[in-house]
Amino acid sequence: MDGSISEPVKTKRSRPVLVADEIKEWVVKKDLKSGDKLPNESEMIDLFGVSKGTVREALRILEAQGLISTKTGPGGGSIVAKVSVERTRALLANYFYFQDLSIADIYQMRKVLEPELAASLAGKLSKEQLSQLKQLVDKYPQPSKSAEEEREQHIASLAFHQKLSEFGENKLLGFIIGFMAQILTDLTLYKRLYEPPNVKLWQEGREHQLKLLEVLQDGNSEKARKVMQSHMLIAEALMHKQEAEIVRRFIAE
Amino acid sequence: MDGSISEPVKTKRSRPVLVADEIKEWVVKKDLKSGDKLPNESEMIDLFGVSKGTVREALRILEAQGLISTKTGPGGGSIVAKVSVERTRALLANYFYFQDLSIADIYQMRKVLEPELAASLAGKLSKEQLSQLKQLVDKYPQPSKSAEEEREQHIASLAFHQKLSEFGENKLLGFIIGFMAQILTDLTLYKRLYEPPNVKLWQEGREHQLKLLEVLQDGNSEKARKVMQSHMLIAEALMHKQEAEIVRRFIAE
DNA sequence: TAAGATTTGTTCGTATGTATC
DNA sequence: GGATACATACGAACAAATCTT
Repeated sequence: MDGSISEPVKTKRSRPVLVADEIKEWVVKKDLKSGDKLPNESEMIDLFGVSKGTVREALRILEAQGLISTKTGPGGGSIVAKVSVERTRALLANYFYFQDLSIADIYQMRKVLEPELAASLAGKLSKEQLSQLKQLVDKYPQPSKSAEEEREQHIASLAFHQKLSEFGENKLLGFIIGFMAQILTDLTLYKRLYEPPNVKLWQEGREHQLKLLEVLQDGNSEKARKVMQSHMLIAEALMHKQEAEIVRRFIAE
Repeated sequence: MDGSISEPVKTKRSRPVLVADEIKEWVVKKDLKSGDKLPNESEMIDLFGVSKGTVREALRILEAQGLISTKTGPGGGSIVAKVSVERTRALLANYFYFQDLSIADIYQMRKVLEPELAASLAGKLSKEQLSQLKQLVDKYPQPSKSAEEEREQHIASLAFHQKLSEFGENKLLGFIIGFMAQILTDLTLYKRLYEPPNVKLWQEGREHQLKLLEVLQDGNSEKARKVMQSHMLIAEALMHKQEAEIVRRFIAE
């Protein structure tokens, strides 16, 4: 398991890191797939000629990166794991803990990516998928009365985009859009509420989502793009009210 | 160090993972910045009431995520580290090891993101930055004679985009573009060469980059967007010749 | 339910390596 | 070079989880 993305050569890699690399190589060489078993601890001790502690540190490294998971007991041991989207998001968010990311930055991307996703999904969604989206829109059919209620509606709206991002064929596009929706959701969860609900903006947002579902079903790709573009402008306006600090929290593994 | 991105609650987190979480919390609570020292091993043993082995596994977890780095010797120990862009790319690439990513997927994104970046950079680049870019364009002023030479030119061209992505204000946009450039570079490095150089496409590509530098300097934002759009179409055509398998390698830590 | 087997989880003592003064 | 302060690594023992019978 190494190669593709070239990392700068480390001069003095510690033994656990080296063992972790060996395990990755071993997995790639044997072409193990998600779910396949790795040798157990004592076998690795023999295999790599290191102590138990070193093997365990190597396994923790791989686990932290989401590449393996480990179970105790008979039939236990470590298996190759698919890196989960949740962990990947967390890892990526850790990077941005040290960068300055603003709401404006996120919306600069959303404004081009979300319409692209919408366009590529037009006419491609199943009945089941469309109804899942409809449910999210219908969760809060009435304008919110309180700031607290508006928060919940905003989160539901982001869940709509999150869901949409899962339906596309392009996994990279889906991941990035989902990542941004996650950041905005967490931001909304923690934000202080001081603004009164903006009924007009909300109304427009909801109408956009309904309209979007319609054109997605019709299969009108360019219309879908347009509707999503307008929708993003509304969403940006709603979000900019809270020119909050962003991603200034550290992330769990 | 936890919070923002909400991960599903794990039922049975092992002690090293718990200790890693505690260390992260400790860092956030004390508001430690990149470079600040963490307690040393024996202090952590007292602090968290666990053994040396457990502390070490916890440290390897944090190290694997790029959050700390460790040095031996007097004055050594662990310090908070800025998560590097290289490691973050590698971590993200690990996720896509298990997904299917095609050249088409990457270009669907490049076609909207690269023009956006170009537009936002128009008129914002320093003389020094422009000359750095110019150097990369000038690296191979002549059409390539061999497939091998074309490979090198292609990589230089990707380095141009990589460099450009570092100059923007939007760190998320920059990261994603840099990530894609990295994938394409690695792909190009490993690709088998069977096509003869396409002089015409190359010529057009180079002219686009020169034109782009020009309009970036002039500060013509919309022109920059347009030029980059055309350039992406060329790049896509060059790349599609090699409908290669992509990101099918595992990544080092 | 209970016992036993299997595999990881955790601790401790000790020794070695490494960088600084 | 020697002393010091720190991480690195090993090995043996025991604890805990989980599966099987």
